[in-house]
Amino acid sequence: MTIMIGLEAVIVAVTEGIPRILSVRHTDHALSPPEHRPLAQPESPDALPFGPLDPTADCTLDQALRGWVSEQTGLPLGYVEQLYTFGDPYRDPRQREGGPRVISVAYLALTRECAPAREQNAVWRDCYTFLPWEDWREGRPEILGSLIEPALQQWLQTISDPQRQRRQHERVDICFGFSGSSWDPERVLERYQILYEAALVPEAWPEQPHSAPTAASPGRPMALDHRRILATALGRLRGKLKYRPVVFELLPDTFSLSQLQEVVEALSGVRLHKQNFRRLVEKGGLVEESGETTFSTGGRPAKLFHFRREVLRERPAPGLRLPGRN
Amino acid sequence: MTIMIGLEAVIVAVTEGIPRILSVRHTDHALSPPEHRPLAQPESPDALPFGPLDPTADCTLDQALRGWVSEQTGLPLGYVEQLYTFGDPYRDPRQREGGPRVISVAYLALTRECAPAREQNAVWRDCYTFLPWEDWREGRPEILGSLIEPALQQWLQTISDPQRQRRQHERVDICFGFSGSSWDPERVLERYQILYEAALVPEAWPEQPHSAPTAASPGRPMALDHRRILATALGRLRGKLKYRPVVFELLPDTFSLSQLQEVVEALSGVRLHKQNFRRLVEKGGLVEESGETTFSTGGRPAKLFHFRREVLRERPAPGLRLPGRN
DNA sequence: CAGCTTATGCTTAAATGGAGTATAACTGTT
DNA sequence: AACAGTTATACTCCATTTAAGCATAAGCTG
Repeated sequence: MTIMIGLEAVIVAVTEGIPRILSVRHTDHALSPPEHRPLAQPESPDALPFGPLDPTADCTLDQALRGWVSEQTGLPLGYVEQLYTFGDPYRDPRQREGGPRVISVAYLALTRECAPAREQNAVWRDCYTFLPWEDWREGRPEILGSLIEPALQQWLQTISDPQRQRRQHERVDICFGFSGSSWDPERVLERYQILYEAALVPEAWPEQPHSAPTAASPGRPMALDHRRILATALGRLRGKLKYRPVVFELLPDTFSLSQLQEVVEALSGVRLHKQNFRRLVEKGGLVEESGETTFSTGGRPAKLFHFRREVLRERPAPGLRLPGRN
Repeated sequence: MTIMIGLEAVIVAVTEGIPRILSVRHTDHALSPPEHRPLAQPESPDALPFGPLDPTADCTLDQALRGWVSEQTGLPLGYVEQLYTFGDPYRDPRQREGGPRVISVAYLALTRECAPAREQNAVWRDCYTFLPWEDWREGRPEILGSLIEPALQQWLQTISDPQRQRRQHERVDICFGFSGSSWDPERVLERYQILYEAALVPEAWPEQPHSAPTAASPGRPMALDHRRILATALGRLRGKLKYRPVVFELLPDTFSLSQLQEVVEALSGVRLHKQNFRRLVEKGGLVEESGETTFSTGGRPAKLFHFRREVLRERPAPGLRLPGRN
């Protein structure tokens, strides 16, 4: 059996307070074998941009990724980070039919621009379309109480081994913040994994993996295991915010503190105390005033800032130290 | 060109205050092409245990890894985590000669036991044999001042572009804690990467990559890019200590707080304030008394503790919150 | 101008973190 | 048995940080 290496990218940009990822729709259903093509649904599922590794030509994985991304989308990628390598053969139905074994190396990439991608089928989509339970900016997402919690409770009831049931119950509580547990924004992947195991997401249904989101399925599905990759990316990014100045890769060179806060809130999915956020960022030496001000905010004009590179030298882990940890 | 997937494991155990990894020596020089076999040196280099992925039989990457590790070593792996996927074709000299392209998926695995590995060529080795500059438990490692700092200064002088030189100088200072920068135990990989770029490690010398450590080369080299993988593993593990209770995977079920501290110090490479460490661990709810005491410590008998699983539910990031951050 | 919005500065109480002192309980020595 | 040496454990102190809120500044609209 031959092996193929695929490179998949979660390309993130934040505009208008919405964290967006680049999604491609394959109109020819290239990714789905015939029997999996939805009948009643003309649209193919959202998928992450994908490029194969050419083992002869491509020098390093990172270079290969940057290569085809810039070729296909023309986007200027700033920060690029390898996320995870997925090797489960069942992630792609084609492999059951004697196709090559596809190993996917997933990447997280940040970009400032939100320019329309060069490839016609690419669109920017709100992350939280796919993971609506992750957005707590307007309070606890409604879908958690209305759909996810009861469905998971029901799933837990189906576990016969009491020992195992107790364990899983605890795990669900911890990850989703049920029964008094606190919400940890970073556990994105663990939460998706639970929904997958409980078969609450269509990706876990082998028959019709790409049906439209129904009342019984939280969030819009994606092709193959792409929603899992997205969850990995969001979790990683949320964690990284705290100890590396990656937000600035998503902002213009000069920005107001409110803009900065808006982006952080968009990614972390929680609201932050404005005054403390200011103090944190300013006293932490992460930014310095550019001297200009902007009047585009509606109220009092805001000072503009830019990222202070020197902080990298001064502090071992220059990040945003969001509240709520421990 | 065909592709091969290799799985490499950094298997870590801590005994007698020494963080050890499992290393294999290939007596038949299987990993080195003839022209790279050292002439004056009968021993082959240390290498990480390695197993190929069978694309037909192996179901998931994780399972494949656990499979061959337990088969070859009989070690009970506890915590297993995927580290990184390395795809640089130059990492293996054989690839220049038309061999298959090898993509390596590296894993970090923790184990309690330090039993002699089943495979005859496997030995446990002190991590800091390979990365001596990472061990600050007895103060600043001598090798930093005597060898690394001057050699890096010399390397920086060879950079002609002043802009680039300034950047690299800053980077070196930040990573190695020169010029008043603080030492960040987590930047293990970045430090190795600098040594590699500055050609201070034999792995960067294409001619004789496995020569013995000389006065001009800090630390014992490893085969191929294995020292880079080790650096990745150590950095990741040091980071993880802070927000996940992974240390307990390395300890027996019941342990004294001094034992716990010893393991943490061994891995993080720094000494900790004993009383504060106690407070942290106890007040953090990470452990609870088992009721027993041990007399094996020399002085006053120590209470024994065990890991308190409930902490996973109570706190979002139950780790050890080591000092020195920010 | 009033009334709204957003930005920014400042205060306070509680929690945390880093360092030290003191005491307890064992070992082995004289 | 008194002793020093060793390790464990308890408690104190103070500076810093954090979370939360109050207050003021400076634009906009009508």
